[in-house]
Amino acid sequence: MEFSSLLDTSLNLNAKPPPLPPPPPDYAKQEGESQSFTAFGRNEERGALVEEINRMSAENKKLTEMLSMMCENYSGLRSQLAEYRSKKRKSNDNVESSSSDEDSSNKTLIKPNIISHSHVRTQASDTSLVMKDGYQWRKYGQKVTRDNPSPRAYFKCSFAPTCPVKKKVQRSVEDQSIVIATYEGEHNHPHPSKVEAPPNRSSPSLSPLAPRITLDLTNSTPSSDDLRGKAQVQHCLVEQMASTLTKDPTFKAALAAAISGKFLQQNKW
DNA sequence: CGATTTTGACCGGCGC
DNA sequence: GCGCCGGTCAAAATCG
Repeated sequence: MEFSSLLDTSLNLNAKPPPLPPPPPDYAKQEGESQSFTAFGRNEERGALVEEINRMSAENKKLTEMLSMMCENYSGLRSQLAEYRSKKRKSNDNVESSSSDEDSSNKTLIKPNIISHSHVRTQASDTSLVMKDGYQWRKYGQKVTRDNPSPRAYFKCSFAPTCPVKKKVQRSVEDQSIVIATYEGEHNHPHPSKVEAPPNRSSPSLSPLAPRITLDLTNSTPSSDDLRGKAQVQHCLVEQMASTLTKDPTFKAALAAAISGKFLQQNKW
């Protein structure tokens, strides 16, 4: 719910290269050896750009394949879930929300529980169930449930002592790299990251659907101070950002998680 | 030393 | 009533 407003998963996957900086006007005045050198440099740059375009196109194709595969898996899982629910529910078809499965404790509640689900793909080696969504959570229990060998962790919001929000975090049965978090209730306090920048704990404020991507921009600092280098610096920045994103192995996973999260929200999961 | 995590015990609901 | 199960509590352990 709240995360959909915080996260914009729209990505422009167009493989168009950024506009080239205009060539310096004094290039045309060069002649002889320097002219052939610049021509060679242009050809080399063009070739590199073509190569870059091809690489990004291939990347785009891969991502498209991943997305279609995820859609397939999602529809399959959804049908399985529907079948499972129809078996389990039997007579009580008055459950108003499909998201509140296995929650039979709200029979005495007057107002409906606010429950939301969030799915995050993490590194397979990451055994922790801590989700960096910007709030401060205090773990108060852990259980191994019957339907899932992975333990389910119970968290309370510890940012405000009166905050009633709880969340359950458990790895998916199907894919151990996917962490499913179920949020219950509404925060009665503003988001910590909106109040102030959180102290430098191990987990900075992040949306649960937005894994951290680190961009190393230290190498692109221009050394020259002339104006001609400005456009080139921008070009370098764009190139390095694109290169960092496409080379980062976690980017695919992050993208997949973001897309699947958006997908699930759109289908009123 | 305070905050947080771990983990076994406990509680209440539910089905048989 | 009994056992199972999910959820919570709270003391001990751990961490920064």
